[in-house]
Amino acid sequence: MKKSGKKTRMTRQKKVIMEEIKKACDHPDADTLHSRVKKKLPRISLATVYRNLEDMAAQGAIIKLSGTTQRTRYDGNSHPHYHFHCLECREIEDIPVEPLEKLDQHVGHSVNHDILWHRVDFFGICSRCGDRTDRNA
Amino acid sequence: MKKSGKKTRMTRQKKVIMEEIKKACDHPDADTLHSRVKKKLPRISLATVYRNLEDMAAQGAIIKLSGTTQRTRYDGNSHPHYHFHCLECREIEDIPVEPLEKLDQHVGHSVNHDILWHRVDFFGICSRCGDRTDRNA
DNA sequence: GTCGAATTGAGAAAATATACCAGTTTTCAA
DNA sequence: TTGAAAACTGGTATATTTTCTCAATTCGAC
Repeated sequence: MKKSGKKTRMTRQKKVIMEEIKKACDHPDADTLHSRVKKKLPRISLATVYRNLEDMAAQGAIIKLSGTTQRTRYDGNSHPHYHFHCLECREIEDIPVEPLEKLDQHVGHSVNHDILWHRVDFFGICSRCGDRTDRNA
Repeated sequence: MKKSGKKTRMTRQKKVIMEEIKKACDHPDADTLHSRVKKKLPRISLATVYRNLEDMAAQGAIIKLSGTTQRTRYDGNSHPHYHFHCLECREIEDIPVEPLEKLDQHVGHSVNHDILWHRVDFFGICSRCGDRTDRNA
């Protein structure tokens, strides 16, 4: 939140973490990402992954998602978009729907609060899990 | 999720927890609710509060909210509605906006998943915190 | 009232995230 | 380049939140 003029440095760790989260399509949690990053930097610690994800999220470079589990997950795509959460397999998928741009302004006016952004999350059973259940029924 | 024919009982604890969460307007977390319930049942344990909130949420009687903190908060109002989260004071407020009823069906069709519900959350600074910041600026 | 099953209380344990700190790396001015 | 200050890291301890365990209690059908 506070910038405080502190300079930031590009470390090897940060570079790899950024690459991995940006190319990930599955909205991984910190631990999952840690495993992936370790393939390139075997000695990197989980704390470093948490620290850098936190920094990136604060800068708006990535998005923190709170889903159907206790674990925080991260989205390397910082462009506004919505998500679908499968209650069965816990997968999170991007929704190809245009964000409701005007909504913040409209709702902000009606409740008299300064709205900075909004989030829309859909919950249900994805087609893969649905098919699997059908077969077993 | 699974019903399994197990019978449920109405205990004194469950009754008081239901009363408190239903009349709460501030979307309390489990710990806060525990404090309130303890005024009526001083010996009730936090685990019992968690257990019952979890059960109620599974039945759809209340809603679990994941907000701006790590803590899960609960909403006694199970009627579909949206929320505003103040990033400053962490207060959660109901949004008096008609839910987008058709959205689930529309999006579900476009992504080919079975969508059961959706959630919309607005984030920003509430008018109280905004005023306070203005004075200090 | 009696009995079996559901529930509770208390605390241990698990799960997730952050804090701490000594040692390392990055950056930048000289 | 090089040297030094500041930022960052790894490893681990600690904090925080939630779930689990289990003996004891309570509920409710009979």
